[in-house]
Amino acid sequence: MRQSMLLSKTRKEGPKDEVSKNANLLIRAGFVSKEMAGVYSFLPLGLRVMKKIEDIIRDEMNQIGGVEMKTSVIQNKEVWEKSNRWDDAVVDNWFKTKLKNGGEVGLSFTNEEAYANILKQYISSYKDLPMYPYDFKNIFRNEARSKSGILRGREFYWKALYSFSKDEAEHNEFYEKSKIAYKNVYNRVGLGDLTYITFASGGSFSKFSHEFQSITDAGEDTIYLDEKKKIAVNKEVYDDEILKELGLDKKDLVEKKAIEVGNIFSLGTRFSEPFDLKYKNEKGEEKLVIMGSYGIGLSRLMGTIVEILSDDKGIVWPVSVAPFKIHLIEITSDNLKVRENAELMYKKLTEEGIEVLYDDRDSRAGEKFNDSDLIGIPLRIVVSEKGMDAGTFEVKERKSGNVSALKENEMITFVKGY
RNA sequence: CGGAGUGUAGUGUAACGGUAGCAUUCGUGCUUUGGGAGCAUGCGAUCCGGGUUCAAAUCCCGGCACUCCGACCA
Repeated sequence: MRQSMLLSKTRKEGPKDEVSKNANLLIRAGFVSKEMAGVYSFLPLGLRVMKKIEDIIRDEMNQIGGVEMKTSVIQNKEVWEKSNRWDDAVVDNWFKTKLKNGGEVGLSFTNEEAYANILKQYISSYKDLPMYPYDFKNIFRNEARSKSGILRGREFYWKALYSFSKDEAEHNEFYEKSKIAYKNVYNRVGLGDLTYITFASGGSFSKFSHEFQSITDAGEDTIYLDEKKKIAVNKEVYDDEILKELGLDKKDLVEKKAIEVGNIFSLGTRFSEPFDLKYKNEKGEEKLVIMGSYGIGLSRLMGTIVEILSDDKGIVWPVSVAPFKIHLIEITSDNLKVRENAELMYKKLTEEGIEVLYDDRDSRAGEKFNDSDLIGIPLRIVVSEKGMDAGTFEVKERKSGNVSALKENEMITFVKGY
């Protein structure tokens, strides 16, 4: 893509009403635009990152048997009354609105009811189970106070998968698989080293739920981490009895701030019961379906990546989620051959299937370099008169700052293998 | 939802109750061209509604919005 066609522009200064690093950098670099507190629009750059994250999660979910669908945003009040989650006294962050005929509807703030209600139509036999539907969608929560940029929005983008299993054993087997899939996701988006599975409160159907917590001072959660065992305990369930049960020693635990970038939950029959979600087993007996939920906030994950993987110059995207792999920069000069060469290289790299952001703007080198650092694309390639005279292209890695001068074929090979 | 604070060009900031200024961005022209260049010139703003006053960005009241702390949550 040509940078001149990118609708966003970089800014030297962040907006004064945005304190969080993630939103500050994302706004300055032109990835998102703030609509209001906790509500952000995703500009072309931001959307590209979001789609990369989405693709990684989709791949991991599909590998453990997930089937993608899309549940509606507008939700029927009656469905939520079944599980007693419509009343404002029970769930206080609904966005509710009215139909023309006076009927009340809500904007989905989670998906358990929607799935249980739909699956009721299609599950009747043990042959229909297990089933692992999921979707990516915008979720709405009327937060009393949204904060921390895109880490906690009133509207946010998430993936939610729900497992429908015949019994506890089948549920547990999938639950364990999901942990691995989740770990894979965090590895692939570049947060693997800092993201730990964390024991958290489990609700009425299991002792624990599991969160995935990325360590950073920007986090809102407090966890106690055993770095050797790679296990953490959320402050909310941190007591002597539980530590003993988990085989953890207080001496090995360090208090850390962290961002919850995902969670998995055993739901038991909490929702299958009110929805009368049952199946017939081999003997013709009716059994309640066992459910689990598995969530990842994609927008939060994106914000976490920015919080953790950035430096004083800007964002440092991992290749896996970067909006582009290469930032091709043409250094403007009177020598028209430089531009011709840059155009040619843009075409070649693009034809090789490499994602290139081509800075074709008529700006000075310094501005282009600063913008490039701010936007954070993994590799920067400079086409300049200097390089052309030497017959090389300058390749700079954003993460390390390492610079090398490579001949065209070397450069293309390097880039393809990067 | 409790507490505190703040609303001025696209962005960042100034202005004692008395001419809304500066920087940057943007437009134009010339110069410049490897880390946010220079000169000239131009466009662009007081959150909304009331009130006090000869006069309100400034004081008062109400609303709305935003930020921070707390409570709550992916």
